[in-house]
Amino acid sequence: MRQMCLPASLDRVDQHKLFSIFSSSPVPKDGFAYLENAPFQHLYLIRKGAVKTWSSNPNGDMQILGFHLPGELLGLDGVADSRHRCNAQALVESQLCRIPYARLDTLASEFPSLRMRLMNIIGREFLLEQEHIVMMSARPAIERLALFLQTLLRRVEITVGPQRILTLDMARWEIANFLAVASETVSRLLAELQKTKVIRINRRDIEILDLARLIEISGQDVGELPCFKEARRG
Amino acid sequence: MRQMCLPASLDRVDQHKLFSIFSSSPVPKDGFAYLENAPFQHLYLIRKGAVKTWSSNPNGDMQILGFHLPGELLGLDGVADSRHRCNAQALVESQLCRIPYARLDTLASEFPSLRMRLMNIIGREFLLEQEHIVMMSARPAIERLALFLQTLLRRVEITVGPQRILTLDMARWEIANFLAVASETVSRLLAELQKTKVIRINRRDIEILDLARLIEISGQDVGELPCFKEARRG
DNA sequence: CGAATACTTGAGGCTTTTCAATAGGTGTGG
DNA sequence: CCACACCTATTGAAAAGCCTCAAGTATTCG
Repeated sequence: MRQMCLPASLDRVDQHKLFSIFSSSPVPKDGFAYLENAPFQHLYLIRKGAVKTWSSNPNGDMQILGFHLPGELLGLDGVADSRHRCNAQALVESQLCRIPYARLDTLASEFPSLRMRLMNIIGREFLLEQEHIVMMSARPAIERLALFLQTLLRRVEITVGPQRILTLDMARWEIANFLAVASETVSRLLAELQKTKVIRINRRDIEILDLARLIEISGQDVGELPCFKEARRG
Repeated sequence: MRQMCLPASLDRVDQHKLFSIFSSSPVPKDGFAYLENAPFQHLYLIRKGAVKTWSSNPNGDMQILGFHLPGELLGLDGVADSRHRCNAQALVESQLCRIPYARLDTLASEFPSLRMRLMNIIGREFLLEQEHIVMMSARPAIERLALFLQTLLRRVEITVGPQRILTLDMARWEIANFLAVASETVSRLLAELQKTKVIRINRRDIEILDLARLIEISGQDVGELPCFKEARRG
């Protein structure tokens, strides 16, 4: 399984040690993996489902910082000062794998290959943040949306292989918030992409009819980015 | 010195080991610390000056991903797959401290306190990325700009203590690019902030006349964020 | 001192937002 | 299984904010 990228760096016996610190953590739709300001104790590997991370400012408005898919790591926001800086909430019923950070750290000090692997994963999460920034800086909103769809498709493909249909586990307003546009804009632009035969919309299922055109609209092929290539290899 | 936050976690003798792997790296204005796609070998601690990191897409347009100040760490974009994913270019003549990553990793495996400190610093860089996202999501451009000025002020204050005057080492167009607005918009909004007596502009020196109002416009007080509080303590 | 560069300011146009109304889906209880 | 209510998504029209283009001013550097 792809989400086993952490254990993959160890041999059989040592893998056992790693597995022994994991614990399973089922989260219902809209349930929280952790809350803002909660003490940071665990990292979470997503096994199944989808999770959004968000923070809110004093005015109370939410900013969605990321959507997290199976095989991806959750909780790094807590590493800096041992408190979580955002909320992690399940978009759909999800299965997480809870990893006590202190014990992972101990194991990491023991096994250089695990340490290296962990750093790679952290580095990848760092690159995903940068991708989000690049996406938000794409000025015409249609470009942002195209980048969003393309990126999500690539990430799904890492774990389940090539796909024609992309299931959006998040609501329109959540996509809009993530991209910093109005939800009506997302609706309108999705409709436009459908009218121009780039995608076909069926509720939250998006069929990619013309990937080449989607890439063209995006302004770049994110499949070429190392953070996706690397993940496919590793 | 503040930028010594890495050594601070070690005792005298062990600090010596750490210092021995550092090497000084002066970079002239507009010079590069590293280039996109270059092999990742070092992290850089900024001692003096200011550095911007940027990436470009196939269309050739640049996206500035961050401005980096003394005491901050540079180069984490390379951790994921051992290639740098962006360019690091000095805004002014700068002094960097070059740290061979492989050797730092070895030392980190030896000293838990160093490992922990390193992870804290990495976690903080991660939070700074998230701050950038929050900033870009602030919809009225004036809010983005206010957040930008406030954040920069807080970061400068971490190393040199409370300041009334903020020196912008970057050009207007670089601020604009970073915030994903037009450079004319930055000019206009800075002028507006001056007219309303929030700041006073003297070329690239910005005197903060009314911090409370600046925070109000921003919609949040970033000085309250743990990633700044923590840094002040640590 | 002059040329080149960076910044500011103005006017018009276009994208996106906002507000409002409608359509479509989901879920519950009869 | 259907009817009704509620919620989400879509669509339209008007307005606002920001960008583009263009000209003018200031600043830097040789």
